[in-house]
Amino acid sequence: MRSPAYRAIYDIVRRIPRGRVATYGQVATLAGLPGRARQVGYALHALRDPEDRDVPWHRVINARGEISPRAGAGLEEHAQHQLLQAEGVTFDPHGRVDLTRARWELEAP
DNA sequence: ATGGTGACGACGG
DNA sequence: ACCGTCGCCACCA
Repeated sequence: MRSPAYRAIYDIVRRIPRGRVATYGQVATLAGLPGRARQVGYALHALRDPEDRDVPWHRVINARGEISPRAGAGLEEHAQHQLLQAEGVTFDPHGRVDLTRARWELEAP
């Protein structure tokens, strides 16, 4: 079932604008769950319902600026890379995003 | 219950 | 910059 924590996480992710990215830890903190970055990964992994179509899960990457490796075949990683590139996010030769440039900063609440 | 796992992250070497 | 370790905690078998 969908817990309040998951809803809080999705609400934050929905605010990340096109062409910008946020880290798991950043989303966790903004969602009121400081130190629980892993839970953000779980919440995004659980995104499968139609009502979650508006959650831009691909804009969440890890603190090193990389697309986090999933278990199993990495098809989703590839999709995430493409979606981000399509919105203008650039990757260096190591597949990393320059967070100092592309990181989303929360505006005034 | 309970132990293993993992879309993470800070830290130390 | 690159590992390994440890803390974290919801999920699941």
